[in-house]
Amino acid sequence: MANTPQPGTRERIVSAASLLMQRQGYEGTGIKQVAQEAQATLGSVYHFFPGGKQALGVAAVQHAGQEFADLLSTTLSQEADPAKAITACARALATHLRESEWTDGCPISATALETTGRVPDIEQAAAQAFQHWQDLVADTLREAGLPNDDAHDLALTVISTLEGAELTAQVSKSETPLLVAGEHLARLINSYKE
Amino acid sequence: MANTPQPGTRERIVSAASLLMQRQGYEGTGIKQVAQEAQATLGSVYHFFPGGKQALGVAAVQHAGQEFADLLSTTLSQEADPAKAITACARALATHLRESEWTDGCPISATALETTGRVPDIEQAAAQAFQHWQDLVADTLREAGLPNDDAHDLALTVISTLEGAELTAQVSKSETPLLVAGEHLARLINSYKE
DNA sequence: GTCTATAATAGGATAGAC
DNA sequence: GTCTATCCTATTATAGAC
Repeated sequence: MANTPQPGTRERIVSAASLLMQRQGYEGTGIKQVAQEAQATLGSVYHFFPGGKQALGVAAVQHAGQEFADLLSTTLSQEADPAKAITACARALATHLRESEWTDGCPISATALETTGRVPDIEQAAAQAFQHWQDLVADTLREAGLPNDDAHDLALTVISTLEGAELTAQVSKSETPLLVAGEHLARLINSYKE
Repeated sequence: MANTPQPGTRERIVSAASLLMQRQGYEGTGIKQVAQEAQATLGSVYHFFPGGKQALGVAAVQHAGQEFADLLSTTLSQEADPAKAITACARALATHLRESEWTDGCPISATALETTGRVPDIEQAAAQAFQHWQDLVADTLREAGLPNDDAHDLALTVISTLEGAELTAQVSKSETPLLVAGEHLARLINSYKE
C-alpha cells in the first residue's frame, strides 16, 4: 500500500491537454502549449503520442470523460431520490462553472464539436464518453424503480439537457440555466414516478 | 419591389464564414478558406473586415443567430399548441442534422465554446443570439396562455435542451436524442398548462 | 473594391544527441 | 525517456498595384 505516486510525465501531458482543450477547444490548443503546461518537452509528448495531436486529443477526451463520470457517480449516489440527485448534479455543475469564472464547462463539448465528422478517432471517443454518462444516469433511475425504457430515455434527456444548460450557462455567464434545468428535470422525472 | 439582388461580396464572405465555423469551429476555420469558399480574395475579406478574424467571427455568429431565429419563428408558428410546436422544432433539427450527414448542428455552439472567456466580442454576440432564441420561445409560450414566469423559465430550458440534444445527436450520429428530448419537452410544457 | 505578393509568426512534426 | 534544434507548412495580416 502507500501508493500515491506523483503523476508521471504521460499523465501530466494528458491532464494538461484535457484542461486546455476544455477551455480552448482542440484546434485552439497547440502541442507546444500542452508541453509547456505539463512541464514536459515536445520530445516527450511525441514519445508518448507518436500518433501526434489526434492521438493526444483522443487521450484527452477519454481522460476527461472518465473524470466527469466519476464526478457524476459521486454526486448521483449522494441522494436517494433520483430527481433530487439530478438537481444536485445541475447545482454542482453551476457552482463549478461559476467558481472557475465560467471557463470550465463540459470538458469535451468543444473538442467534440470541432472534430465531429473530421477526426473519427476523437469523434468516437466523445461518443463513448457521452454513452457512459448516460448509462450512469440510467442505472440510477432504474435503481430508483423506474421502468427500463423510461429510465433509458430519461437518462438521454438528462445528459442532453445538462449538456445544453451548461453551454447556455457558460455563454451567458450565469448559473440560472443550469439551476432552472435542474428543477425542470426533477419535475420531468417525478412525472414518471408513478 | 423586384429586389432580389444576388449576394454581394460581403454577404458571401459572411455566409461562408458562418457555415465553415459551424462545421469546424472558429479556430479550425482559416480566413483563406473563407475567402476561397466565398469566391472572394483575401484582400476583399480584409477590406470588409479590417478587424480581422475576430470581426469576421462576430459577423458570422450574428448572421447564424439571425438565420436560426428565422427558422425557429417559422417552425413555432406552424403549430397552435406550444408543446407540439416545440416537438416539431426538435424534429426539424433532427431531420436537418441527418440530411446534412451530421455536419450541420447548432450554427454557433462550436465558435461560442472555443472563444468564451477569450474573445469578448464573439462571446457577446453568441450570448445575444441565445437570448434572442429564448425570447422567441417565451413569446410563443406566453401567447399560448402560460404565465409569464413559467414561460420565461420553460423557454430557457427549451433552448438549453434543444442545444444539448443537438450536440448529443451530432456526436452520436443519431436523431434519437433530439426526438426523445422533443417528447420530454412537450410533456414538461403540458405539465404547466393547467 | 479587387487582386497578388509577401511579411511575420506560429503550427505540427521529426532527427538525433544525450 | 528527455531534450534541443530544425524543417516545413499554414496562419494572420499588410502593402501596394490595378
